[in-house]
Amino acid sequence: MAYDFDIYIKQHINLSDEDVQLMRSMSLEKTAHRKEILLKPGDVCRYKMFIISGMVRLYRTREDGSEHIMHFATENEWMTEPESLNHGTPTTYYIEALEDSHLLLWTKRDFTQLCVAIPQLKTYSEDIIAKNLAMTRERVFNTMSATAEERYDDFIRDYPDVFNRIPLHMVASYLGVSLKTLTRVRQAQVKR
Amino acid sequence: MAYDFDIYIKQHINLSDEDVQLMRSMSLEKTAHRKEILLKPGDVCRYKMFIISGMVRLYRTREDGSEHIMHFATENEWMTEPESLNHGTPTTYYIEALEDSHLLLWTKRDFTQLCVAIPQLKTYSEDIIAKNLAMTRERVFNTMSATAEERYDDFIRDYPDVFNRIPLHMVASYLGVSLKTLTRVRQAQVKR
DNA sequence: GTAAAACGGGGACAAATGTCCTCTTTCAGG
DNA sequence: CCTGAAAGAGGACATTTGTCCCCGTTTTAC
Repeated sequence: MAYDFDIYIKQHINLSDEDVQLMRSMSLEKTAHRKEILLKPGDVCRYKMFIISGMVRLYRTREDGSEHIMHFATENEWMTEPESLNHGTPTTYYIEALEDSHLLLWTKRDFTQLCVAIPQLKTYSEDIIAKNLAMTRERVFNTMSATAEERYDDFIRDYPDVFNRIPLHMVASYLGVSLKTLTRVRQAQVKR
Repeated sequence: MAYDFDIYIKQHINLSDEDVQLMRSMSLEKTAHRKEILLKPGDVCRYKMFIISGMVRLYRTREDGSEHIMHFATENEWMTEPESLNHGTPTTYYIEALEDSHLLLWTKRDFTQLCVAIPQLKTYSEDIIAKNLAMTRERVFNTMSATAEERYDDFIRDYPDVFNRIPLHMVASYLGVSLKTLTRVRQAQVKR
């Protein structure tokens, strides 16, 4: 139910019932089925997305068809492709629903308007970007300096819920290793 | 000379002379010598920094002492550690001057004040963060999916000036490969 | 000006990882 | 409920990359 959004948003930024109603009134409600592509290369990303239920992933492919996952988002998390959304330029990313999902969408224009009406929302959304940057820097550091096994353990520690809901080949794709390497890491751990 | 800042900032956000004077009046001017450490793990990052001349790098180390470079900044670029600056928490990064450098510094408080007085500055600084996020995501993708040679070529193409001012072992450290691997890549290219 | 450190190429070898393949098992969708 | 696709383990082998050396040159700092 979309009520979950009301509860979530009130907990995270102190909003009046009227503010929540305002946000809801400008949102688009959407359901996406498992494997539905919500954004693909060449598209312009039009929405900021809040996940009420389900799960989506952000990924890119190389010319050889290999997929590389940048981000997962589950219940009560946000997803967008800011580069394309902000500048109105074609994206290079895919966004795909990994489960049947229930979403709320806002266009850039509506969200900007909301930020004017609700200053806390502006602060909150800036915070999300800054956190994303810190996370992504952390990930660069890990990818460069940690072994496949360390990164695998970190992933399970940091995203246990995601881990339990996705196939292993997507874990591999997120970690930046082949499925083979992941299998080997897991096998080595079983033997201990 | 610090005049460079005036020219730069006027070109990038349309400021009146008074606004520039206001920014300058709240800045701290600092010179740093080559190899000077401006921030180290455990410190709280107090400043946003503009590089008038010289060059700085942002990097982290692992327990084994290995260095991993996250970012370089040269003339007319900004540097800070936003995670620590924003939350007042101890950083895990180093910032080091790679050349004798001439810097302008603003505390978080002063910069926030300036953003209130100069709204364009706020927009500009948000833009810088968003660009940083896009860049860092790009880098995750490259680190995961491109070969050492591709990343090396990309680095030279994207940062030719930086490339010409740093030793090769720092290029390796930025690319996330050993100096040996970099040497091999370069050797292979000579032979073609 | 000089001693020490930094730089960076190269050999030998080991470890990590990828590719290609096969073979079960599980699961999704009509 | 049935069927084809997806998932994932594992073997064989090649490739990439790292580590540990050594060594000659260049640069830095006093």
